[in-house]
Amino acid sequence: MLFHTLLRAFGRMRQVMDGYFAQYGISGPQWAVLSILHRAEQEGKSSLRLTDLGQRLLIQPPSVTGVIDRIERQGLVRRLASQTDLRSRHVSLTDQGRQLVERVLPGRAQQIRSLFAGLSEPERAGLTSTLEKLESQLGQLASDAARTVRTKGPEPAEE
Amino acid sequence: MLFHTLLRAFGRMRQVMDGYFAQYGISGPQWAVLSILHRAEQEGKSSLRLTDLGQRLLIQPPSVTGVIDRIERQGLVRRLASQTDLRSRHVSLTDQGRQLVERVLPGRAQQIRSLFAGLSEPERAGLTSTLEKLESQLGQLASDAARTVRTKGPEPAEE
DNA sequence: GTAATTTAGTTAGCGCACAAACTTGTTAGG
DNA sequence: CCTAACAAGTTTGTGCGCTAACTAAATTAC
Repeated sequence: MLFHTLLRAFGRMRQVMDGYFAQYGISGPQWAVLSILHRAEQEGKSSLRLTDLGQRLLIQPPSVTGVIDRIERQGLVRRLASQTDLRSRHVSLTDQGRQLVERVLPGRAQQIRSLFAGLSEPERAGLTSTLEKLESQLGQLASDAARTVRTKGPEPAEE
Repeated sequence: MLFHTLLRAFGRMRQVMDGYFAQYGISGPQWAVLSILHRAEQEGKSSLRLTDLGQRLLIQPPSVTGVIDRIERQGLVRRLASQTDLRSRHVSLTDQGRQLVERVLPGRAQQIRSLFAGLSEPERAGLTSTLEKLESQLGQLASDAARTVRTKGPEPAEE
């Protein structure tokens, strides 16, 4: 049962990673935001719009609002007004947030390595390439499914 | 980025499958309960305890309570008292629930096939075996992590 | 230049996961 | 026995995802 196996493996991985982030008082989704802001900083952008953040996280606007609310309350992040667009708000790391990211990062890499420690190098490579292929095809399928909420037996992916 | 790729692929899959179940007015987790009860029936058990259900679903007791509450309200499932243990409650499919399962099942198989339609047979086989290996190792790692909420650089999985 | 549309973000309300604390019933130990 | 420990479920409160509906600002259309 491929689908079921993937479901279980994924659940386990999240469990392990969430446990790691919890040591620093943050959740997985909160980490995702912090790390994206950190990477943006290194690319020269000191802040991002909420919308851009949502696109990178693959989540909808209301979910972004919620996550940002919580890490802002913790003082890890700050909302700033945009000069050019009064609707828009930018988010940037506070000093405290930046320091947290830098404390979390090295151990996180370790943790991810340990997740896949049981696999050989060729296995890891095969998994990566297969998953990438899978994901690109699921992209269309997902957007199809979002619209088609009636048909019973669709046969979209042919190749 | 293996971890990230897996995360994205999984998110897409859930999106597609949830869309399918939504056509029948139920969610993914609700389907999981119904299908487990259906399989149990075919193995001769007309009902399961909430605890057993939780173990098969890999979710905690309060989550089971919630999902059952909602599908019981929809009339798909029924809570029954146990003869042998007054604390325990059993859950079984109603006629309506059983009929729903039988309507959903065939299309679901189709849907799962279409998820993986972009992969060749050897790719599917490789993915399955790698994921199974991965999952078995993550089992211990997850239970370790649940206890170890202090150490920074664990090196558990060696082989 | 005003009206209609689109875009950015939030609010409201729901589903589903969790941990912690609780109730009630069962089992073990003295 | 009767108390202590354990087990089955539920309640409470939180996080995070969603859709639908909203406010306010920007853009486009006319």
